[in-house]
Amino acid sequence: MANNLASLDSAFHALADPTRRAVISRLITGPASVSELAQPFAIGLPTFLKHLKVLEDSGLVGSGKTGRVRVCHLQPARLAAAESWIAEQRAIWEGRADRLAAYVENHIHKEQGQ
Amino acid sequence: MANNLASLDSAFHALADPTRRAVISRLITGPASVSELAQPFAIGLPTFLKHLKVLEDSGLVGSGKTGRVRVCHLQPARLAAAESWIAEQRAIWEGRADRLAAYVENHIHKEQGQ
DNA sequence: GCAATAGTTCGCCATATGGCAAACAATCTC
DNA sequence: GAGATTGTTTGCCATATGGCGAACTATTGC
Repeated sequence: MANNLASLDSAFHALADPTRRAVISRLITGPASVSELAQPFAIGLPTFLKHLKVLEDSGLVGSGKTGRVRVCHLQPARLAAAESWIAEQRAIWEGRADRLAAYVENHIHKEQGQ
Repeated sequence: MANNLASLDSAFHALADPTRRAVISRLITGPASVSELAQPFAIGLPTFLKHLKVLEDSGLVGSGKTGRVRVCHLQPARLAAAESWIAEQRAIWEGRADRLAAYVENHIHKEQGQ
């Protein structure tokens, strides 16, 4: 579940950049306009808009325009999907690690009486 | 915590590719050699090695060579770091959403008696 | 030692990415 | 409606990415 390959690609790709992660962190505190979002960064607006496009294409961020100002907001579902993929992997890993640990412990008890 | 910017960059970048995610999924079941890992994919070995290099550079995967065979294994710490970043964001988001929900509910109770 | 096996390195290519400046809308505000 | 504000589009550039084939370097096994 939540393994839409293409969307995982674009979600992780969107997260693989500090500027874009910072935008997400900012949007978590609430919606914001483009220039408001761009303000902390030392890059030009056109460049920043590319980052924003990556975020929107990934579905992590949505936006709507009212008048001349575009307001962006977080779309946490995709964030959850990305987290879920990792969580699933880790769950399998930990299941395996637990079984391994249980086996080793059992082994030690039986063979070494420790 | 776990916000080493550069390593998050490379970890998410490594995850932003279906081949590399598949390698991780495979390695969760246990270590494997390079050709074993490459076998399911319809790409050449040199290309596959580039993916492997991305995974190793990100710290998600480690490897060691014995004889002529390189054995790769998962390094779950970095996977956990990536997951943590998202989890932290979501925690903040949910905290905010909870407060918002509480506020709205309170508001409705007080103003509309519903 | 010769041949097969397992990886690695080297060029080469097309496309994507992330940056810029400059020009171009569109919409407020006075 | 003139001017400021807010985004957007358009070229341009350097570098990174993901793919290939070909050549090369170990090892292993007979």
